[in-house]
Amino acid sequence: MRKKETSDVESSCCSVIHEDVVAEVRKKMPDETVLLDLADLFKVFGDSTRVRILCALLRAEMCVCDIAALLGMSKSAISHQLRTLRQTRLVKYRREGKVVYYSLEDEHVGTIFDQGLVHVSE
Amino acid sequence: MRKKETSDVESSCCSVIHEDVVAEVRKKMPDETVLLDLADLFKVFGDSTRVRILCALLRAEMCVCDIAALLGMSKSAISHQLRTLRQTRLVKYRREGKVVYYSLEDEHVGTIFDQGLVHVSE
DNA sequence: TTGACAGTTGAACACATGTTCAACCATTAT
DNA sequence: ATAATGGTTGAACATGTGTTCAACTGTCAA
Repeated sequence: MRKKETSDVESSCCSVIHEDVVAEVRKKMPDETVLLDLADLFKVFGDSTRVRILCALLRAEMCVCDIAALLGMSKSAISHQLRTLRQTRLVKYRREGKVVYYSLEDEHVGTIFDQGLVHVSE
Repeated sequence: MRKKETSDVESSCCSVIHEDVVAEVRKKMPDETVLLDLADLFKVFGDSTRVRILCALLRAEMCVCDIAALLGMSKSAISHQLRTLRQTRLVKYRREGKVVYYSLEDEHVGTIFDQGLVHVSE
């Protein structure tokens, strides 16, 4: 008969097998906040709608209406996502009459994009 | 008095202002499946636990126990995330007795990581 | 002033996702 | 065999997140 009361008391920690390795890696780890920012940045890239928007803006400056038509989505949905992209400083915008044009903030987007494509296409 | 019944019929589409731009961009857009894969890849990078794991493995091959201790989390939580990383082919593992050692699958992780850091540090 | 149109926004909803818990498998030592 | 230990897994839970809906702002034209 199997033991039924194993259940680790390991919650939040456990025995360290290689203390030296852990200590060494801990020293080399970037600041906690840097890693959080990094995860937040990639989180923005981690949605297909936002990826498609960025991919489109990589080719041309576009207004909300056009992006919505291109992706077959509502202006509202696009606008919500553009807000996220604005807050992450990935896109910038300019107003011309009633129309708001969006474009990429800098060239980092392209390079990050390309690196991702390299991995995706094995 | 304000109009109350505006409510777009725009659901899923709307008037296109610059047909030529949209058509041009549409031609240049990568395959839908490629963009989905790309988003899925970045989604994996979009969690601080996974980012920290990858960052640790960037420095050394480590077992689940050590990673858990390093990050102050349970083995279960780490194991779940390692599963995700395995499925995305970002990490590989080898068994040595009772211990399972994880390491990075290839060097793409490092380059993608670095590009992200460039943007984060403005 | 009024209406039309581009775009934004907040609340609501449904769905995705990370951690915990408990049980389990795999390997080794007794 | 049995127990101990490293690791995995599925269900449950709480939280986060993308889209919709409806209302709103801003700009322009009549």
